[in-house]
Amino acid sequence: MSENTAPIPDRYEPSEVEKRWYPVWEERGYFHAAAASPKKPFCIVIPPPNVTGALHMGHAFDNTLQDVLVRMKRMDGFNALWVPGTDHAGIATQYVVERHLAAEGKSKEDLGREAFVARVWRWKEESGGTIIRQLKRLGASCDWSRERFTMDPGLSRAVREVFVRLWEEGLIYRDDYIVNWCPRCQTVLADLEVEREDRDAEFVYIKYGPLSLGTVRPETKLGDTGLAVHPKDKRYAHYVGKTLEIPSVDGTITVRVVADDAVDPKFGTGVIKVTPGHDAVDFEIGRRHGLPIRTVIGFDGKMTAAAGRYAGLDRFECRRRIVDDMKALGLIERIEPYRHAVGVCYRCKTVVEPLVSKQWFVRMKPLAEPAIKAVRDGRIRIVPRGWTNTYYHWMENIRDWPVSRQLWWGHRIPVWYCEACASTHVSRADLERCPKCGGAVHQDEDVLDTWFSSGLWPFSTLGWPDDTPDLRRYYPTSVLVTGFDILFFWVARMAMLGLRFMGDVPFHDVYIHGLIRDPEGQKMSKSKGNVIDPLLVMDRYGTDAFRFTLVALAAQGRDIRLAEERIEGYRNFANKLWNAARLVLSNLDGYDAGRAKKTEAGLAERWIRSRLAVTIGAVRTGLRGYRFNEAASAIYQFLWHEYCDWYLEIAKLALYRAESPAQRLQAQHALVEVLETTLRLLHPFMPFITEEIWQRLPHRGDSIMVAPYPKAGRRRRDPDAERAMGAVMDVVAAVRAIRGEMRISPAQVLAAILRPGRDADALFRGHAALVESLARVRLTVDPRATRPRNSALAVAGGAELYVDLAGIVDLASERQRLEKEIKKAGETVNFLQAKLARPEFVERAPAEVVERERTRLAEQEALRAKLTASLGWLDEGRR
RNA sequence: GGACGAUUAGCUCAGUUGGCAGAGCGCUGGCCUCACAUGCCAGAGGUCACUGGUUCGAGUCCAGUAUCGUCCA
Repeated sequence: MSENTAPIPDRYEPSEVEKRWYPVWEERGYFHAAAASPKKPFCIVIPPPNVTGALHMGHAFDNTLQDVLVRMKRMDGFNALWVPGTDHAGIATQYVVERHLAAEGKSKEDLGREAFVARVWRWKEESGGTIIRQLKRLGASCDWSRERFTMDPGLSRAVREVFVRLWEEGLIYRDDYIVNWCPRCQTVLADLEVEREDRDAEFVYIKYGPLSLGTVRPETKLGDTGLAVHPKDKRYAHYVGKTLEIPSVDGTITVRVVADDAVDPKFGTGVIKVTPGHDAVDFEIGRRHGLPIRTVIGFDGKMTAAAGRYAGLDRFECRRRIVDDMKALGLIERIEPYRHAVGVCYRCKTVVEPLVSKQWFVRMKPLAEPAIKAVRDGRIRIVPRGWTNTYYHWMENIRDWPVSRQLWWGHRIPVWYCEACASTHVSRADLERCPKCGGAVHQDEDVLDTWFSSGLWPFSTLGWPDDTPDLRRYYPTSVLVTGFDILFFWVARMAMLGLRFMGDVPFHDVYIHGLIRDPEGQKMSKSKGNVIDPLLVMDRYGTDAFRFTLVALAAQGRDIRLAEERIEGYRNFANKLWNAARLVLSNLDGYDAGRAKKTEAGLAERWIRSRLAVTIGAVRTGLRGYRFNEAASAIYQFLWHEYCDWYLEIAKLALYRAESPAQRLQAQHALVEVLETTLRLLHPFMPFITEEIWQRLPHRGDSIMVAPYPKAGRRRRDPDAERAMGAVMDVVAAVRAIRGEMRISPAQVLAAILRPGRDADALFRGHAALVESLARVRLTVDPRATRPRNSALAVAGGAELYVDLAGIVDLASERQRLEKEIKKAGETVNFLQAKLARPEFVERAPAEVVERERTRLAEQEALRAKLTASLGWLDEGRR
């Protein structure tokens, strides 16, 4: 039955085991999903990591959660598909390769576009596979035969198809617009790609003709074409509509005064200068009032010819010079220190320059509406719920999406301009000549935003725009697992594009998890130097321990502070499991499952099976609701604190000192069956160690990966067994407590008398040996027993227990212990009496609640009486 | 300025319909008990941020306050 009969090492060695199993699973095709399978589909598409990237904590977390879901569903009889892949990460990848070139003293312009792109491809082929290998290391059960890359021919075709269709439907347009420009990356950035950073600046109050105003960007004064005041601001009403000639550092500038609601009359002097060419708000004001655009800063971040004698200066240098010059001319009133948020490039942190340029845009409103509705209708469920509001808010205030990027690496925009007739053509196929006049054409120089292609991911990876079996089988996908940081970048766009092009939602559920932070709650970042490398963690503690840590900490809607001690704790858990397995495996001689089934199970066996059923239910409930931590903790508690702490200790008795061969057989049966089931339950969380042990245990099937996931329905709860076993455990715990508090050595065997309550006589007589072994006592069960001299008293499991202390400890310590117990019972009695004394409670609370409290009160009163009597008895014994 | 979230044991955090406050780590005491010292047994430790309200009953629901955090402007 068991394949592996080699002796089992006494310490779990993760690296060796992990190395061994992953290739086996892969070679046997367990990761592969067949579209033709009749099973119900379950599909996840991976959030594609950056092809140039290396696995960081965020990836490890995100993918562990996905793997748990996929492995669980696969075992549970679903046709489970996890589609892997990477994206081409336009800016990031181009940036990396440019840096390599710079090291050789070259620029991308030296190579030219074609050679540069070829070089990026080469680099991608050489070092692009890193993260995929690392995902395998993590145990990810992706279907690698379906691995995709956003620049693959198929996915590129999808990109072009979408662009052309959006164009045909009037949802794509090209326009002059103010965009966020990164002078370093030489590309436009979407609003989302601009980060805010607080920086110190100077708020400069300048004389502005007859008026005065404050600004943090004096250099843009050269581009001013207007002044704006609030329409209700009486102070300046008489200026509105007038054109003023303002004396400035380089001659005069001409501005028109307009009234606009965007002005805050309480901020500064209540007057703002309007620079439509270099500020997003000013651009809007300019549009509303027809102000001209005057561009004084160029794409290189330097002042343009329009800046007169400042032309060619860097924009920040120009700011200093202009302030100096204005000071000299007496145009500066005062300068105040000012701290404000500046937009910087998310990639290189360069201060973004708002600039007007021609860009391609996707109209968002018509796409957003169906995507909002899909969430409102519940066709897309966002978990945890809290994120739906954020989603609505963003979607309802959505702005058009600038999709062109001034890069070379990416999907080139499929638009051709005719050099002869100046017509524009959007085309699925590359154009050589103008379809209108046959003249020469050239393609748009820009590429599309990377998110444009990853927005198609849930269907482009499955074969769209072709009508493939995969697409029919797996779309819509089941769930998307990702961090909230890309809710807008990615999730919202997939929802919009999926609904538009597939006519259906891209996924039914979106599970949004938190971020991994360092132990102080700081975001992990290379610049802070607080990153923990997941690969190192896996080396040190094992992949299973690492995965379990992530899952155990994955409480909904919360970030995770990851400290190494936690991982260590779960490594210990893995080791605990390993050693439990060693115990079981070394006691299987003579075991025969067939014969075991014919004998009747003992109380402990019924109990542990019942607890297993409860655990299975808890794990399934947890996973169904994406409460990963609850699922993980249910297994942890069961395996460690029930199976190991109690059942293994009980089973030893049956194994080593069985009263009958049947008893031994029963114990073996439960040991094996419960462990084997627990391993299957645990497999999605800890795939490697579970496989390794499972292979050594009696089992059915070739791999735990494809064995059935445990069902609670077939293993029912056994409340009688839980109650009876609970009583026995209480008695054992009571003896241990006496022993512990009185510092009696565990080696010392004590004499104890148990006086069972009604109906419990048979139970305790039947399991006296159990109590004797677990509590290390010699036990006499006698319903008519009276308390002997010099004994400690405990009330537990509905029984009274007298532990003989004669000659062992000073009775003073028993006295202390009793007083503590009496105090505790007394507090409970007082609390309950007060509660039951209030007529409102007795009258209005549900009868069962009142009854429960009455019973409790009676129990506690009885307990206190017994303890108090015992104390008196102790005093008497002294005299 | 707007929105959302957090505040529970020394630390990090669970706590799903309101009904006996939990875990892991740490701490204290005792144990090398034939699977495991990456372990076993026992124990200490809480005004559930604050103020009010709803309710027989509030960590949980409502309103407000304080502090911290995140996102958006």
